[in-house]
Amino acid sequence: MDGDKIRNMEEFAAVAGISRPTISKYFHDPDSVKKSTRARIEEALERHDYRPNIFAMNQNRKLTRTIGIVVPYLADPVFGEIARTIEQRCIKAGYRAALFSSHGEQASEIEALESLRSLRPSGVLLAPLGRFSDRDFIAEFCQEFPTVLFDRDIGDVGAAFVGSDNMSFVSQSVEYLTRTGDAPCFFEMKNPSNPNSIARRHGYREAMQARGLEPMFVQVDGEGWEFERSGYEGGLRAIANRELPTHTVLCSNDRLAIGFLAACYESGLRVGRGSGCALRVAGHDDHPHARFTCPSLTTVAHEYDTVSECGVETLFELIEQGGSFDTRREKRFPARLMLRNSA
Amino acid sequence: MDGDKIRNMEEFAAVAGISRPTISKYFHDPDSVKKSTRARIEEALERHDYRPNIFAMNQNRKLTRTIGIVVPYLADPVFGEIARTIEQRCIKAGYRAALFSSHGEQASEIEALESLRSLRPSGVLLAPLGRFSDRDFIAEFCQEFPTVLFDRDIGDVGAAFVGSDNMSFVSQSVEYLTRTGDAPCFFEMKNPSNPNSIARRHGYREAMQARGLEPMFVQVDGEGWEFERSGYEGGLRAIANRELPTHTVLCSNDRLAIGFLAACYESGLRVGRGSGCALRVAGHDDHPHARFTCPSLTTVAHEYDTVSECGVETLFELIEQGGSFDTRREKRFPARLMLRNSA
DNA sequence: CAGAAAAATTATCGCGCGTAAAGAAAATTC
DNA sequence: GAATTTTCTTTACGCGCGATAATTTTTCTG
Repeated sequence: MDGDKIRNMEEFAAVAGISRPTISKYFHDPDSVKKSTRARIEEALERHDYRPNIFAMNQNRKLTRTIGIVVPYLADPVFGEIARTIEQRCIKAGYRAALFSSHGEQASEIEALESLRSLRPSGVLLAPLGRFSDRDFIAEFCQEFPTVLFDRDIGDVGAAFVGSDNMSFVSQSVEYLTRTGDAPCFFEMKNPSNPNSIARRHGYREAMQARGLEPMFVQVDGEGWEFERSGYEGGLRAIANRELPTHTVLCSNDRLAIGFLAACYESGLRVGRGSGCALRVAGHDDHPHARFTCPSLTTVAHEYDTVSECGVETLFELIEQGGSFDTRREKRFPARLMLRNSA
Repeated sequence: MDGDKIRNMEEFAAVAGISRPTISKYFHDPDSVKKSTRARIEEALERHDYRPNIFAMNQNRKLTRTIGIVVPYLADPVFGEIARTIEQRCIKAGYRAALFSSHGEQASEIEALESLRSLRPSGVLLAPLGRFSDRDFIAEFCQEFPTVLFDRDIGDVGAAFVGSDNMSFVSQSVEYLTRTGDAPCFFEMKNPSNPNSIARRHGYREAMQARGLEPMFVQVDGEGWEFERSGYEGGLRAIANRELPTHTVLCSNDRLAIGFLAACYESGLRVGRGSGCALRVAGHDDHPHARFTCPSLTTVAHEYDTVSECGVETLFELIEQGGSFDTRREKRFPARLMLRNSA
């Protein structure tokens, strides 16, 4: 804790009485220097608390041991949570993480990848925007750095994809709902930008048809990422205009469902599977708030932990393999029905 | 879009037929070179799409034009939203943003600031953890870089603080609730780590005493950042044990309130200000979900936009002033009551 | 204690870029 | 057209560190 600040490794080497390359080796791997020198370095470290400049380090390093994480919208708590768990897994594995959000915009997604390029990351975990992604740009990026896509697939880009099996998602919820009552209609945005939404729409259609049932869609307006608002306003309208074809509503995702539940509450519709209930509502994703809605939301859970763990591990394997797999790996995890009180 | 990749500025200068220092000047400010050379550079840019390495640029630059943003917990949608707006304001002002989350842990907060140090940011907007922050470390950091604290103040650290006036927050909600019905009890965590929570506790006590009323506290267990869970479980228990001293509950923040509302719903307590209602519930913060709870949550709104705008502008002013103000600036914005249906 | 092995040192280059100074070329002025 | 100003090029160095090779020093082995 000396007053005189150490400006760089050279100065620190001087006060430690050890040559700079040895200091460099120490920070690369403390065990690579002799025990006595390590002690001397660590003693000096306590007196002067110096830390090497991470970006200067990475500039000329073979392996930066930095993992880039890009999510489409960080203000969405689902992605906030995913990013957090991934980041911690990386740190636990001895990597550092650099987090970027695409803010739902193509330009930001490109900007994030350009920034990452400057970091020369050892690997990248990318949840692309989807329909709004610049597919060619991303493909080129994936050529340059070991990249694993997750959450949303944009088809044949990157060395691997890890996510949820939307078919499994929807078939589980449709199976449960049809088994225990009315067949569900599907409540969704008219023009989703998200590949998962589209996959779920297909999944719903197929699951219904497989049971000899006619698919029913309730499509609401709304742009961008204000899903709750879309669900709420679209829900109010659908209820007022009696546009709901059944008493069971399956929402494309939980954020829509949260808005829809608010619309039901406000419209005086009691939601649940009890006898006094007018409507059953279910969602997909197991949003962090899903257990705190009124009533708590029956939904289908991502295996967050599993997906993020598999994503990280796939990436590490990819890095070890030198950046490419023989064939693109695709792993989709089945979902788990979370039975709560709304359906 | 030539096949041969440009690896650095030197190579790009070669293919553009212009010297590297001039290219460097161009990227620093396109208007600083003659129109004809700018045209030549931009033409080459289209053929080869090159972008300078941002971290190498910053390494030896006087002004990096990078703003560091550190929030205590990014998976919290409130901070996600704040971070997003701040980031966009920085970009609009011609700065780039580097975002970090402290994940609710001191070690991560320090790690974030260390990473920022390597970036040599032009300025930093820091929302500290609060009680868990390493105050000395942060103070030292603030000496080194122009730093504006926001959201939470940790007393006399940094050149400025911008946030909400917790007194105004609580006095508004207490005023409204006492005027329109029962005096509220205060629902909060037993050991909040957050300075705002502590300030609100004091604010509540004073607001009640100013009206000649006895403050009433309902304190629930719970650690970390799972506020909804704490509110839910604590709420269930308080309701079951009839520990609520009044029919009006003022929650320290909206996330607690969201959990508490779920507990009310599950306990069969109707919340709202109508005649058939057993309980009134209000919160603080105007969480993004507050308008979609059942019933919609009466709360007190941050002026998100105002706070983030003021924070960013204060920081820019600080940067222009050379990194320090004569006296520490403190700006606390009053809050706005958001009247909804829960109280 | 000598000899071999291990570790640290010196020296020098590289990463991708910023920056400053001096001179050459081009554009502007009168 | 010459004199001036602006702009560009050249050259050289710096940022903070990684990496390598050639030496020197230290440590280990017997």
